[in-house]
Amino acid sequence: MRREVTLRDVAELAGVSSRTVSNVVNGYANVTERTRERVQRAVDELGYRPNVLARNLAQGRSGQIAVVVPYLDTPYFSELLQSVIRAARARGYNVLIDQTDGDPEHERAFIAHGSRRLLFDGVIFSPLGLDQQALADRDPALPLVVLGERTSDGGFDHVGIDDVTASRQATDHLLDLGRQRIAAIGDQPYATGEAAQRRTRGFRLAHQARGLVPREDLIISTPRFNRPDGAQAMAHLLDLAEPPDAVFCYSDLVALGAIRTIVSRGLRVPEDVAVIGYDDIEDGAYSNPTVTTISPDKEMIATTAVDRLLLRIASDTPPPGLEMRAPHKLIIRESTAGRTTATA
Amino acid sequence: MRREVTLRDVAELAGVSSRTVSNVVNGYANVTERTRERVQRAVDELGYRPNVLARNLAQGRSGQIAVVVPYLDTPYFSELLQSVIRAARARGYNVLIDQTDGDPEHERAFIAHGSRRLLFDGVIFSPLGLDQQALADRDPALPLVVLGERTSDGGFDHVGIDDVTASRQATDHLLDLGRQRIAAIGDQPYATGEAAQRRTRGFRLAHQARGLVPREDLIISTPRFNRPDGAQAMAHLLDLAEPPDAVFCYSDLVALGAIRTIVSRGLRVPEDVAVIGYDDIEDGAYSNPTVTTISPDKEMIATTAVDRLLLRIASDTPPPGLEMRAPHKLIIRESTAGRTTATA
DNA sequence: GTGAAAGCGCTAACAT
DNA sequence: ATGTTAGCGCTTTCAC
Repeated sequence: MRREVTLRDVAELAGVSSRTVSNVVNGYANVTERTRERVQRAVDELGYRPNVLARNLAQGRSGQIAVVVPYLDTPYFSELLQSVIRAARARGYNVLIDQTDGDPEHERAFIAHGSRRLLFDGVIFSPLGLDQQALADRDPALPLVVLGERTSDGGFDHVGIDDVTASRQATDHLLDLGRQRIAAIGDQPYATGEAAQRRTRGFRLAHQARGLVPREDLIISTPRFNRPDGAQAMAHLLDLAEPPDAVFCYSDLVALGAIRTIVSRGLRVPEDVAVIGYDDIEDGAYSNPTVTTISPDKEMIATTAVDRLLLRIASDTPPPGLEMRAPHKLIIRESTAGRTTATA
Repeated sequence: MRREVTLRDVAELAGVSSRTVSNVVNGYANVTERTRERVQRAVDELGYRPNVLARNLAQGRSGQIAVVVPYLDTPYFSELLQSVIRAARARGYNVLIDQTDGDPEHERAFIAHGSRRLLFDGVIFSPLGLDQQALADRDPALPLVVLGERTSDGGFDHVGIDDVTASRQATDHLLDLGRQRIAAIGDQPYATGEAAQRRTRGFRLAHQARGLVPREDLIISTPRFNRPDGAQAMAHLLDLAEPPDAVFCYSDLVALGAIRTIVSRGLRVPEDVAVIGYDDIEDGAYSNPTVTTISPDKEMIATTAVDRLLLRIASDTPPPGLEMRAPHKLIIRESTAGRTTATA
């Protein structure tokens, strides 16, 4: 690679010190209009580009934040990522994206202080489940914002929607339709399944508020929240002696998988089984039938997370960990309301 | 942030020079087992972590490659990205992901030599369409591998599948089913739509080989390859006096949008209209109906692209630009074959 | 407002 | 096999 034009080259040509060039390049105040112009001309003439690597080293920061998600090809995450990238870029930060494949070991490595530590100034972390070991091992100096999962650890921030309330609303919607046997797909009754458990809690609360008790055999757990899981769980439910007439799925993918199974058995959605999802991914707006869902405000989640992380990065004394709630809403579509009019 | 442990600290504690520590840390040869051990102990004791930023500067490389895609939330790209990340990581590289939002200006900025240039050692670039201006402005010193689009410029490599043949196979499949009026959705009859045009060419070739001529009013162009585009184009087709009985869609998303429109009009897939897509995204395997599609070998595309890029990065004299073809296959599902048996 | 010079922490050419 | 040392290109404290 040919030698790059350096700050010093520019300084020499402009007849000033490198300090002054640095000032001009970074838009600092104390420069006369005349020198600024002279320097600028030299910059243009030489085609000077600041060396980010050198700047990073000198400043001890990288200008990058990492966003860690379990799976990149899960629509919810890729849609969220889009918003995060936009927000970060608008604030002058690059985004380094990584997926953990849901591997707890990998998740741990990311927030522990490893060799890659200096590649990013902070991390927005969307864990599959919050592994306590990972939290214990984490580098306390690493600015961190966690998405989705909640926690009591005060060392970082958390951004998410109110899962319990949202799940309760979803269940209420099914109950309002007069459904009698409502199933839930996606529970995760183990340590790292906190988010799932909050949804189950909302599911139960909705029943209790009406003096009902959900049938335990209708609450199905799944390892992940994807289509195959949904398809399989639904198959199991339909094989029951008294199959459900409605299903609350903990993600839209699960809902799509479930719908697939229902339809392939020759049953109809929502006539035979009403289905509601969670996440509001684009797929659900174009599927047959379209999927009723809980829609978290992803844009808000993203900007909140980025802003909070940058604040944390900028602070000398780390601010206390904060719980932040983004809004959500219920979007009613065909999988519960049925087909309405023919659309264009 | 507290002061980091440096190489020199380790050297001091171990009673050796920093050079030796560097050798140990990087696993170089010339170190006695005894010194290696002593150094290692010092490293462990101090909890030393090499500073990536400093290493990058000293080596003049970043250990990162950038992958640039138009849209992150398009399943085809996010599925492809997964494979790229895996491949790059296995070879010791980080992946910096960026999306251009399909903005040609943005695409240009990425391969032109900008200030971010040194953040990555090379770029895997998946343009929406290959803008000639962007190519002209590109930094000739930047190792570059382009996905999807083809080109005559010899300065970089290209990896993709044989679009013409694949499209011809897709069309053949519809013709084999005895369909008479086959439409195509996704043509892009302008400079940056080369990939789309290759598909149209395959579409025409399949007809010609049987002495047929496709109806021109059944070839619909769309600005993008997403669901809304597919839905809208299909609506237009169904409004024709003689609507098609089969559609070749240039992406699975387009196919899903088209199917959505067909079904919402009360028509059946594939009985009234058979639909075939392109890309083999997961959605298409779980939709109702499931979508017949052209499946490019994404894993192969990803590893080929990464390997080739790393080779290019490592070379002093850049190798000549290469055209590389990844395999593809036709996957037949319900949208053309109809529903078979009830699935679990 | 501008200059001189000391790092940032590492790598690698050169010397021993 | 190991030590010495000069960069990598920038930022920034300290003088003037």
